[in-house]
Amino acid sequence: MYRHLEQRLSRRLAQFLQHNYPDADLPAVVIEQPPRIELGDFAIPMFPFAKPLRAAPIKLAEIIRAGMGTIEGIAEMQVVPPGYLNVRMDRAWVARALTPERKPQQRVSPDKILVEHTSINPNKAAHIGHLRNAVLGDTFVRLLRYTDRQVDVQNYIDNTGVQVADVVVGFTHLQKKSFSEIETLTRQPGFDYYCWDLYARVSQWYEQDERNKLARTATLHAIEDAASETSAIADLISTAVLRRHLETMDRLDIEYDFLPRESEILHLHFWDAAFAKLKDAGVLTYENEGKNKGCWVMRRAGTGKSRSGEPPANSPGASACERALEEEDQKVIVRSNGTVGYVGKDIAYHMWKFGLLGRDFGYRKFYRYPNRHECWISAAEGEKDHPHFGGVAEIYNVIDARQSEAQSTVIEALRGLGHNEAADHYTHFSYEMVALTPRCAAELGYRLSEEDKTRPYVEVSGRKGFGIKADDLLDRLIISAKSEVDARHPSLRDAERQSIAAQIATGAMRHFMLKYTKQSVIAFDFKEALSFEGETGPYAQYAAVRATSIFKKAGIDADAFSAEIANKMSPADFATFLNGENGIEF
RNA sequence: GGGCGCGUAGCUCAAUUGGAUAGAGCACGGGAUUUCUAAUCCCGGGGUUGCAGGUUCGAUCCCUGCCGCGCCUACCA
Repeated sequence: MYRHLEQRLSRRLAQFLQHNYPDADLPAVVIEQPPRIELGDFAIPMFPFAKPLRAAPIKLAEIIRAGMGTIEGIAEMQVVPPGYLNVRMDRAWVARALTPERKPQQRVSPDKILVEHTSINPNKAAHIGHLRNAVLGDTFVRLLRYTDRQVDVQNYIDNTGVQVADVVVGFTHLQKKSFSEIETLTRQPGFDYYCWDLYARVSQWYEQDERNKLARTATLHAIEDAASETSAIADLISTAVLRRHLETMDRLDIEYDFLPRESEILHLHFWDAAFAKLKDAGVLTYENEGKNKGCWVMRRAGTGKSRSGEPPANSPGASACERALEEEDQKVIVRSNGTVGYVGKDIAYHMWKFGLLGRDFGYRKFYRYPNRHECWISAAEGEKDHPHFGGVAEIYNVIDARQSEAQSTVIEALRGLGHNEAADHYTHFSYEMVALTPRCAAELGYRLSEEDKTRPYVEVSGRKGFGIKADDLLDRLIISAKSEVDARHPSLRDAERQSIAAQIATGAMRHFMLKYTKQSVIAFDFKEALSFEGETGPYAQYAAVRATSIFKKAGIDADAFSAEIANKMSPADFATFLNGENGIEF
């Protein structure tokens, strides 16, 4: 409604100016919101018109105010120095217009939006960095759904990469465990924590002796063969950890619709289909010599334009120096041994997202939330009846800023294939990482170098097992919330106090992750995160609960109260009430 | 070296994308409240927006050049 009025105002003013100054070349009308509500609901700065109309801004405002006449929905206009025309809307008119039968139909795009977030490597427990991703993604999804958009939430699972391979190495090489022993372990609580520690130990083991890394390479290869036992172990581990991730995120009310896995991208030959198209379109070129000899490469994203106009570096006159520069600009997509890197798989995956690949996943039910919502997973052979994912017009990838280059490479590839429409609707929802303050790292018992101690923050590292696990943080928040609830409400049953504490904790967590702009690094500190006063989630919850309490104390049910107002009062009376002029009391 | 981002009160962060007196929370100072069901309320001090130029009616925001910090820049995923 506000926007509706704003547009009407803008149109009328443009007409007025056009009519009175037909010869002037005028900029578009800009409407702003005044800094304080007392100044009005809309503010129109006159400054842009001052020069072309050769009049002082304030004078101009007066001319317009006198000449405009009345506009439906606008109560009054006011000239304010140094050159604003401030406009107050007619609140009674707005309130009448807001009654359900008159609410202007909002046009909502029927196109489905695909949001990808979380996407944690399924080889260890989730940490605070993953929480930021999931909370940002989930909140964005909620906002989209609030505006009636159709959204599919996807959580991409890289279950065939080195990170999973490393944990497999831990079980098979360091611990010499059999398939069935590992299977027993996956059923124990805290399997993701177990893997967290094991992963850190494997990383150390690699550092002890370079030759130990041979185990990684062998394991990585074995995983790609779907029939091997190693592959079965990898699947066992990654699936168990994945379930833990879903449980952790469910504590924050974060759910997913579909979990596409890299193993299916591999086994259903998504890459082969993409590779053929990329070669045909000339997006990928084969290198016959130089550093990248034998590889299929792509020009690095974002560097192409600045080089156009120069002769190609491999032309006869090109110097060795230019040649080297050209190689720097190349991104290897297919290695000389014929295997494809992760960017290649990502290109194929994104072609699927936009329905441009000509292939589809199989789908299986995987996880059922307590509210009966079903989360699906990719499968080589799927169930017969399944919902349809992919083939959307618009996507958002919630991925941290470190991946921005890879993301633009994928967008570049889509453009190269001629899918400009898709590339334009591909948004990298980029955000910065969560790091730890040196003090926080010390609290956790990590030894910091003298250099690290002077830094504003230190980056977490899964390889070193250095970081704060998501569940640990949530547990700590619940404990401190619980002790407050215990002290304040001793008469409540313990289960109820526990449930209240959990709600306060998740609110605190979600608010903490959202209170920063996404492009600033969060330097995590327990003191800040566990604080429940000031600008925090618990404070916002407190305010809402207090308002409800006041209703309760007065013997009025808040929901019934608002329903009653809607029933008993005519829209006109309600409008008068909102205006607050007659001091109606209830 | 190149690319992306950041630099604002003592600390942690905002600022509707170029608008009116740069705002919050913590901390600090002062006052109120003595508690019947979610964690009290009010007031105050505190700023050369990293530095130097430029663009214009107007710059925390755009441009140029510096300074400082972080991330990315693998035939790893």
